[in-house]
Order: sequence, then structure tokens, then C-alpha cells
Amino acid sequence: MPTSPPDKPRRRKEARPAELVEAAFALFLEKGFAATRIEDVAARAGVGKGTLYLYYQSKEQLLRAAVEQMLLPRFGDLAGVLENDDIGAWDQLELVLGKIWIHASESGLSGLPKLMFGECHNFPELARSFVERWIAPVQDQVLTRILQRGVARGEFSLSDPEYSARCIAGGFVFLLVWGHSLAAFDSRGFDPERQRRAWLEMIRGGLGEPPTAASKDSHE
Amino acid sequence: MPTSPPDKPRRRKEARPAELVEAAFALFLEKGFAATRIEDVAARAGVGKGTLYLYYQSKEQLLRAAVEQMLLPRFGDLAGVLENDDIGAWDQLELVLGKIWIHASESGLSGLPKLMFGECHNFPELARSFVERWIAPVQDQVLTRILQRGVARGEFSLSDPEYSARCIAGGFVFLLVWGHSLAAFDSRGFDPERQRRAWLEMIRGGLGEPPTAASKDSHE
Amino acid sequence: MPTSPPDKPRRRKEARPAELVEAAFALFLEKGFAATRIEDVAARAGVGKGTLYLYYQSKEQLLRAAVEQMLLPRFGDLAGVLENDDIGAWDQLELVLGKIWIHASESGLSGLPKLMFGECHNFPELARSFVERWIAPVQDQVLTRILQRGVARGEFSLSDPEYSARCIAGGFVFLLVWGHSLAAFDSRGFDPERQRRAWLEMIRGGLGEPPTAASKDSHE
Amino acid sequence: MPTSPPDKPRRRKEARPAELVEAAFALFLEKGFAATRIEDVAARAGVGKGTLYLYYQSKEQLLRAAVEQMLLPRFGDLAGVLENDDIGAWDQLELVLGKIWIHASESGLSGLPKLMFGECHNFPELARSFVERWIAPVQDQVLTRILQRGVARGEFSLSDPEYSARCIAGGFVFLLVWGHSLAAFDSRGFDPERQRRAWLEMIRGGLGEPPTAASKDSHE
DNA sequence: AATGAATGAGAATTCATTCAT
DNA sequence: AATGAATGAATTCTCATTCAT
Repeated sequence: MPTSPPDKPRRRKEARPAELVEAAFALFLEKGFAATRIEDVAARAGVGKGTLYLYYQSKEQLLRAAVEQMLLPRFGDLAGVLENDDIGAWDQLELVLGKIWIHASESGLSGLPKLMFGECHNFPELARSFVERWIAPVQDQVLTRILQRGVARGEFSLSDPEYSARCIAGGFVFLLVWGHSLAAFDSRGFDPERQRRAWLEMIRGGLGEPPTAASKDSHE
Repeated sequence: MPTSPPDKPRRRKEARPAELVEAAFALFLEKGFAATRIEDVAARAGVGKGTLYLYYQSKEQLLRAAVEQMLLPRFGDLAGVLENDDIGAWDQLELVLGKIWIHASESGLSGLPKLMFGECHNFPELARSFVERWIAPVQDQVLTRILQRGVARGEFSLSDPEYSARCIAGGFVFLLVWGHSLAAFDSRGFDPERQRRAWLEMIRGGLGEPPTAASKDSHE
Repeated sequence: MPTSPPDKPRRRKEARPAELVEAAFALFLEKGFAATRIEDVAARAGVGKGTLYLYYQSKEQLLRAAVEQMLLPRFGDLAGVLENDDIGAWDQLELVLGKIWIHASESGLSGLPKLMFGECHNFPELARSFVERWIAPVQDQVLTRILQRGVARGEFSLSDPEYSARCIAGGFVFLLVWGHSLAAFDSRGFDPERQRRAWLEMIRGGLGEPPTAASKDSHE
Repeated sequence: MPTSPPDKPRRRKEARPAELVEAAFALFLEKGFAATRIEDVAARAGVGKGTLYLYYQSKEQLLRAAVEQMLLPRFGDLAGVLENDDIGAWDQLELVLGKIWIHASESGLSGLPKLMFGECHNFPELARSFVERWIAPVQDQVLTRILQRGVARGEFSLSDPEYSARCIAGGFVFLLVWGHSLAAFDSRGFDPERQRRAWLEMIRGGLGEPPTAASKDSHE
């Protein structure tokens, strides 16, 4: 009996809640909360309909739990990066964006923004929670600070670091949302990595001026 | 003092479909398709439940009609801008983005992306239609071309104009979606105009390098 | 202006009620009362939906009126036939059945039994009315009497004239009902006249004994 | 004293469909399909509204299932009777009619013709099925053959055995339909057994001639 | 603990009836 | 008188939730 039942008996008990929430999250993400049937969640999790109610009181609680679970795993020590004075602001930014990117890819987190966009009006507290615990901290405490430091160091040229931070975050979020939604219906295909690179390039240098410089437009 | 009766009698028959679709769109946008009750749509449009069925066969048809209506009003002649060889690529881009922005604000269009993000998996044909008739044309036939022209003219420095165009479009769409969703739950407030400016600045110059370096624009 | 408008303007006013009732009856007969939509009745009668309500207070009244109208035209003087003592009972019977047959064919009456079979439990008074004003009189005052006279005259041999009358009536009614219902779905076809002849033959002589008579079965 | 609990727990799952279909059939028969409310069917079956949908996808499927169930139990071996060459055609006929009668009384079948008369135009396939699987076989393969054999044996005198068979079947069907419909509204009462006897007498000898009359059909 | 049959509140849809034109 | 747009009560059907096994 080595491999046989991959792990039906054992792991269960403890893993259950997470499995259920995972199944629920995937479906809420795909169809939206209202259009998702509890029965489908159960089926996806490989349990009976009633079992869900042993762990969560209601469909709504399931959503809350799912969102909560996604909000928990804070990405490593983003703040730590800030304290490193040895590197430039751009390097900090690149480092931070890289960490977020990896984290989003690994956790199921990448779908959360899409879900929250769709359900925010039906679940205002979740929306508030999401913004206050995720969006705002990353924008205000990480990105904005890096940008401000960059400006202070003379590294960046920005008139409004706070909103620039939002732009950067926005581009990132868009990347995630698109990948979880319309990308599948775009016959042109969608290459997330290519988009991420183009996006980094744009953040860094905008449309840039051709390195040639010295040209006329300069004084505008 | 013109024709007093605010228009109960006359306008009806012709205006109805548009009114209904408008009410439906607003609610679908806010709550999502599944969570919107036909009765609420009717109430919002100020008609009885049954009236909706006089014009649309089903809730689903109502959604399709609503999306269709939003897809129709193509923004003026974006392409026209492309043909103007007198102005630089950046001016073209700014012009085009301005037109889209104004158009999106005036038509109800601004909400469409949010709706489509949320419903794309439940209504694949709508999603496809949206991408093929809106997203792709603007990205491919307008933005990418402007960027390519900019590169050709030596005005822009981009390694991947196609995906850069997607970044620009993405930032724009994010702006719209955020305004229709999480903005309302962000206690920090949201100033669309300010964000738009920051976004344009970023597109143009990225984080830029402080002009400091030897050149003029310097200390701003 | 001879033929032109066959008679839109003129006849209307008086003919209306009858036209409406006729349309209603045809549809009630085909689909049943509950499955018939007022709108379809109106369409069939070539009037607007509202017009029906100028003549009849409700769908139910329309049914009552339709049934009533069918019940009114009593077939000529069936009773008169009874008083003719010059002809045999069989001739009387044949005469009477012929009159009923013709009458049923000419008036819309032929469909009434089918309708009443179907609606009797939903409209008990109509059912009662139909039985008491049509079925019972014909059975009791016409057919039974003829049979009794036939027995008295030694013309017929019947142990239960009353129920024999019901059998005769039943066969007749069945003919009408079948023609208005399952006949259309019988791939073998249905020839009402042929059936009527077979039925008359059966009434008259039953399976009969071959005229050859004199045979053995006789004494059984 | 067998297994006490009247059977709430056990029987369920397997018996359910039959119970539901039975309740549905009874109500469809009484009120007609369109006038029957699903809720009433559920109530009659002693279950909740939703339970019906656990077994049948829609009201229409419920009707189909009900009709189907009625069409299934074919009456014993009617055909077997045909093969018995020892008895006369009349005895065969009487035997067969008796079997059908008993079968119709015992199975719920007796109501089917009434239902089909009423719903045939709304459910043409059911009508066709009913005629082809029940009516036609009995008429063509049983009754007509017996009549033909009777004629061949010199036992019967019939000019059109095929349609005579239809008459016989019609009388039988009428008996069933009447019993399920207008009989209840006939203040004169209705004695099915008495009618059946009168009907058999009529089939056998028609109005007959009183055996008295010395000889043949004489002067008519 | 796990299940899925049963339930009934709630949502979509139909249609008789009204009423302004 | 005639109409058909508008209405909402009534009906079908769905699905979150309960509960007996």
C-alpha cells in the first residue's frame, strides 16, 4: 500500500478547509459569486454538497474565507527592501516588482483583483479590506516611498510620485486581471512575460527618446 | 417652459429600448449580471417588470443588447489622426488618447471594460466581440501604429511597440475600471484627472532621469 | 364598389361578437382553455387584444359565451320525428341520427363534446349545462323513446333501451371527438363517412349473423 | 404487522418517480396539462415543489414521463387469444374486450385516452405515439383480425371489418372517457357496468330484431 | 464526518387585464 | 370603438441550505 490512495484518508481533516476555499475561489473567479453554484464548488473540491457546510456556514462565508485566505500570505519583506540604502531606487523598484510578481504567480493571489473588481459593490467590506490591506500599503508604503526616494536621490523625474505609484500598481494589476479574463478571448494571444517586459521598459523610460538624443524635440 | 409634460406620453415607444438598456447596463455594471434582478432593472427604468419583456426576450438578451449598444458608437475618426503627417508621434498619441478619454466619459462606454472583465467567461461571444471590435482595433490599428511611426521617426525608443501599445491601453482601461469599482472603497480618494496626468507623464518619460544630467529642463 | 372591401366596415358591429366567439372556440378546442392565449384569439379574429374586452369581460366569459352559443341552435324538430307514427322505429332513428349528423357538421357544434370532455372539471356548471341541455335530452327524450317504441312495436330486441341509447349517442360523440383530436395523428387516416356507415351498420345489426342463417350457432 | 413504518424511510428513492408521475397524471387528467400547477402536483404527491425537479427536468418532461409510463404496461397476450382456434370469433372478441376492460381498470390506463384527446394538439408526438402504440395495434392487430376471422367463419356479417373494429374500439374508449369526464356531471348517474353490458349487446346483435318475427329481415 | 435527497424562498418569465391614446 | 403598450399576479424553475441516514 505505498502509493495507492494518494492521500484520501490522511491529509483530509486539516487540508479540507483550504481545498474547499481553493475550489470556491477558482469558481468565483471564473463565473463571479452569484453565478457560482455551491454544488459546483463541492464537485470541484471532490466532496458532497453538505460537506461544505461543515466548514463554512454559508456561501457568503465561503467567499469571505476565500478572500481572507488570499489576503493573508503577505509577500515577504517588501519593506525590507526599502531599508537597503546600498542600492538605487530603480533597483529597489525592480526588486520589489519582481517579488510581487513572483508572489502573485505562486499564491493564487493573481486572481484576487479580478474578483474584487467584480464583487466590490456587492461586498463593500471585502472591497475596503482589499484596498486597505493590499492595494494601499503596496502603493503608499512601498511604491510611493521608492519613487520619493528616487526623486530625492535625483534618480527619477516625477511630478506626482503618489499617483505615479498608482500608475505602476495599476499596470501591474491590469496585467493580472487581463490574464484572468479577456486574454482567453483574444485571438491574438497574450504573452504575460512579454507584456511584463514591455511594461517595465515603459515604467523605466516611458516612450523614451531615442538614445540618439541631441535632437530637436528636446526643448519642448 | 418649452413643452411642459416632461415627456410621459410621446417619447415612449422610441426611447424605451434605450432607457431600459441604460438601466440594465448600470445595474449589470454595479452588481454583475447574475446578481442583478430583472425587477430592479425595471424599477430603475421606472417601468413594470413585464415591460422589459416587451422589448427583450430575456435577461440574457438584455445584456447582449446593452453590450451591443455600447459597442456601437465608435469614437470619431481615430484613424484620421494617423493620416496627419504634420504632427509628431507623441502629439498624435496625446490627441488619440484625449479623444478616447473624452469619448469614454461621454458615452456610457467607460463601464464596459469592467463589465466584460467580470462576465467574459459566462458570455464568451460577448467577450470575443468586445476584444475584436474594441480592444484589438485600438491597440493594433491606432496605438501600435503611432508607436511604430514614433520609432521610425526616431521619436520613440521602444523594443516592442506592439506590447507597449498594450501597456498604454492597459493603463487606460485600468483607469476606467478602477473608477467604476474599487475607487469607491478607497478611503484615500481617487482623482481620475490627477491619475490621468501621472499616467501620461509616465507614458511619456517613464520614471525618467532627472534632466539634471547636463541638459536644460533640469531643476523642475 | 361591388366586391371591394368584402365587408370590413358594414357588418362589423353586429357580427363581431360571433366572430370573436368563433375564433375563441376554435382555439379553445384545439389547445384547451388554459393553453389558449387571449392574444391569439384576438389575432385569429383579426382584432386587437383590447377589443375582446369590449365584448366580453374576461377569458372565462368568452368561454362561457362560446359554449353558450354552441348550445343555442337546437337541431330542428327532433321531437317532431317522434310524433310521426307512420314510419318504423328504425327509420325514425336513422332520420334522427341523420339530422344530428348534419346539424353537427354545419354548426360548429361538432367540436363541443371534445371541449367539454377536456374542461368539464374546470368548469362544472358548463359541464352540467352541456349534459342537461344536450346529451341528456337527446338520449332520454329522443333516442331512448325511439328505442322503446321500437321494442314496443316488436321491431327491436333490447334488454336496456336507456343504456342502449347512451351507447348509440356515445358512438356518435366518439366520432366527433376523434375527428377533432387524434384523427390528425393517425397515420392510417380517418374517413368519417366510412366510419359513420360502419357505425350505422353496427347499430342496426351488430356483428350480425350472416344472413345465411339456418346455421348451427343459432341455438347458443 | 409486517414492516411497520408505513414506509417513509426506505421506499423513497425508487418509488418516488412513480409516485410523482402518478400524482401528475391524475391532475393532468382532471384539469389538463396547462391548468395544472406544478405546486399542486407536488402537494398531491406529498413532496415539496423542488423535489419534482429532482426527478424531472420540467413540467413537460413530467407529462411525457407520465404518458410513457401509461403506455408501457401492455395488456397481457391479447394476440395469444387470436391463436386459439378452438373458440368462435365472438368468444374471442368477448375475451379480448374483457381483458382490455380489466387491464384498463387496474392500470391507470383508463384515463389516458381522455388526456390524449385533450392534449394531442399541444403534444403531437405523444399523440402519435399513443395512436401508434395503442390504438392502432389493438384495432388492427386484434379487433380487425377477430372480425375478419368471424366473417370468414361465417359467424359475422360485416361489410367493413376494419372500420367496424374502430367502432368497437371507439365505443370502448368512449366508455372510459365518459367515466373520467362528464359522467360526474350527469345528474342521471352513470353505471359503467350497465353501459358495458348494453354496449356488448349492441355489438353483438345491434338493435336486433326480436327473435319473434317468424323469419328473415322481411319487408323493410 | 460525510452525504445528497428534500425543501421552499426567490428569481425569471408569462399573460390576462387595464387604460391612455 | 379600437388599439396595443404597460402592468403585476401567478407560475415555472433554480439553488442555498437543512437534515436524516
